[in-house]
Amino acid sequence: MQMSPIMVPRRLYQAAPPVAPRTADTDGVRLIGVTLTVARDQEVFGEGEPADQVYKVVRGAVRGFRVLSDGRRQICDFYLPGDVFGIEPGCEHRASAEALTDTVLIVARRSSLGEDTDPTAARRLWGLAMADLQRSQDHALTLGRRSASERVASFLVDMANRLGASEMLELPMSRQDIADYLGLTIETVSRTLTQLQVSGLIKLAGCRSIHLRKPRALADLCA
Amino acid sequence: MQMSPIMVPRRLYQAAPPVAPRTADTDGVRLIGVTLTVARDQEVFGEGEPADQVYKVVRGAVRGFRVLSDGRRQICDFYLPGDVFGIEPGCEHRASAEALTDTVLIVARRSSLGEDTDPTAARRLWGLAMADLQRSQDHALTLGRRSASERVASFLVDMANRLGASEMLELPMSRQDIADYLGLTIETVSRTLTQLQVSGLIKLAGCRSIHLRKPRALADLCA
DNA sequence: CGGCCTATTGAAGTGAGTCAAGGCCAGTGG
DNA sequence: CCACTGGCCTTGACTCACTTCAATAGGCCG
Repeated sequence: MQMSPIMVPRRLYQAAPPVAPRTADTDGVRLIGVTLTVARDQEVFGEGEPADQVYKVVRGAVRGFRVLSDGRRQICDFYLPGDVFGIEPGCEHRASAEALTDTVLIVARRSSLGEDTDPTAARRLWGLAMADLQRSQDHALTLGRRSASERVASFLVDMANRLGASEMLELPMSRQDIADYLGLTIETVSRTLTQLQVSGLIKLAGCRSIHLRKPRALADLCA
Repeated sequence: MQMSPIMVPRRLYQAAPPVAPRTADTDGVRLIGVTLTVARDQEVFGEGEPADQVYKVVRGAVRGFRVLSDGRRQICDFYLPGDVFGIEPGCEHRASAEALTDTVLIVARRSSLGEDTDPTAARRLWGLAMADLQRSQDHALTLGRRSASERVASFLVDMANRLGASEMLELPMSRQDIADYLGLTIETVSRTLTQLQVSGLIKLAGCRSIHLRKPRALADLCA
């Protein structure tokens, strides 16, 4: 069982300059709020904290994760530009969130979404939540039943889709993050990537940028 | 990689006697609909079918699952008496559902829930969906980062809680179902259970009924 | 009693983990 | 300008938890 040496950076936000409220409307859910800049590896919110705000990624990326008492970490999802996160069933967060890189977010009060008054807003929120559920169940399928190479392949395909990258993939996360997302160790992720490179499916160009040379074959590998 | 020899029973519902609509209101969400009896291992709905109905378990239990192209199966969740399932993001099911044992369900049209008109109903539905998301993320943590014995222990603890059983646990599912839920093989589940019995944490009394002798120690084992 | 299905147990194999060494930057400071 | 440092990442050798394959044992129902 792998023990990812997790880093739990203490709450130490980059001073958020009090900018004029801006809106983001990239893909359906409009958030009116304040811009927040979060430095790499800084916490956005922690498990157990009150969940009265929602966030939308403008630039950068965020990991949402849970940890076991002994430090093993499972990343539940990555949030990429356009994604909304931080909505919880109860009044407190049941997962933590940290910036993968220097990240710009829009923050709004949960109550400002108007989910109770505006049926359109409610519907959009509903769509978001159900999409998350879908993703989480896909993730469970991967974690429960796929081999290491299938996991890595499907991760690459998924990321390419979500980042809108057709061939050249710029990953915002480290090998450790990928490992903790896929339920593997960092060594296995690394080995699998070089294997994929050897078999000609991808080309590693610097450890965070990957060229998908045979996206079709890669997709087939996902089973 | 394990190849669970999945059985995909063909749609062959037990004739659903056209009974008078009844209501179920065990835990918040009221469903007004028709009773449906589904025999053991029969399909309730399949992946790709239109998702215009929702279901509530009255008696028995249901497995919700997805399968990979080569037959590997991952059970996403078990639905126990009182649970509502079948609500999907889009208009078609992205998972399949089958009865674990002879099961009685209440079926209602999705549209009859009044989620668009009744804010209270909408809120209850919301709560349901978010609870599912929560469970799914817990599940991902288990599948990604826990060892076999931790998985089995947490499964037992979870089942005991959900079934309202304090000590004597009557499982509605087979070893194969447990294995496909926990991302293990049937043999590993079996071995782990006997191991737990040897260490005095549980007592197996017939393969579907388990006596939790040290629930506290069992919970500690979950990490 | 006998057949069938599911669960258990054993022995052997393997995919991924662990441990450890080395490589590759990027940033720093002499 | 380049050695020095620290953080990832990669690679290799070895180990082990879980799987695989195979045989046996229980239960349930005719």
